[in-house]
Amino acid sequence: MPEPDERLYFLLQRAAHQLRTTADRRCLAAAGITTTQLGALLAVHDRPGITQQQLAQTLGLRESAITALVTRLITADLIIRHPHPREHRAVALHLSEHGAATLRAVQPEIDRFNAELRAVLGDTAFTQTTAALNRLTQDDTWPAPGS
Amino acid sequence: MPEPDERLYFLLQRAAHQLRTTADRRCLAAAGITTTQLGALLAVHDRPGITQQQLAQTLGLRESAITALVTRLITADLIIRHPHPREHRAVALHLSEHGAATLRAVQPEIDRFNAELRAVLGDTAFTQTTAALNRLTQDDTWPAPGS
DNA sequence: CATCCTCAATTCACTAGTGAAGTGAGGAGG
DNA sequence: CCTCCTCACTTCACTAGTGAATTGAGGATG
Repeated sequence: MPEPDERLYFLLQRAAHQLRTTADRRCLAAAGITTTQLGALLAVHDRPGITQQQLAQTLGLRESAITALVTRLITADLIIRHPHPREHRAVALHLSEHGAATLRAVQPEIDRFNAELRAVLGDTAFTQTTAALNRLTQDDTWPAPGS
Repeated sequence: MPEPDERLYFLLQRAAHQLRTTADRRCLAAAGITTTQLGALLAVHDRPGITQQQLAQTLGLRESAITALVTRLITADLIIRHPHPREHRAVALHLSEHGAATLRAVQPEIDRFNAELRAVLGDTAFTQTTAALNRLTQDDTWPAPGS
């Protein structure tokens, strides 16, 4: 039996899952959204008029997942679809007023959560860990989901 | 808008998801199992006769997820249920022969994958990252899912 | 102007997870 | 004995994701 400490792959899954459910309960449940939905709202906020394709790229998901996600966000009146001005097949996504308000309400909670993570790890380990995760995420060794 | 590099929480979700799908495709798909199923097989291998409750604890999941997971594993003839010798309501889980064979076939693939992660990060960063993730996972600050 | 081709988006069947409510056989107390 | 409580396990409605096949309006090509 390999030392649990050595299996970064499993460790990563565990940690991500645990932190996600914790944040969902502690920071997001009150606003009625989830981690994934927050990610989408942030992406749309940063890039108003983004298409579903670009959103899939940004979040690292497949387009079929985006279709379902966007449907839920529209049902909850968090975002709005407009016809895309230049690309006939695409749609342009924008935050609704309710979506923008939700984002404002939730952002400090998430910032606090991240600060808590930093406090637990200490500044040095926090920085090293984010650097390592960025390395893993950006490395081309792992063909992106959309390949 | 915070630097992407700073948001460990989102980074962790991204990295975990990306690595999971990559490993599922590259190491596990051939054997017809998934990361979650591999985790369960490893847990049952390490602790034959484990109950669903203990498995939920080990994997950091809720029992309802275990019920569905175990059902799939039994359907695929990877594990077997026996009545628990001492606890009347519980069931005891064991690997089937096919499950044990699958585990043997897949283990080197996963070990190679982990070694690849280590190579990308370098030994030092790898060790620091596993340590950090262990800290996050074990810290009581985040009430476990089952609380 | 009729036919292809492109490509964002959608649909379908599946695995994976939560949270909350329900089930039911065994043991504890009167 | 009979009633209650305990507690593994199950069920239900939901969000979240894959991978593969399909849709369908516009542009290119003849």
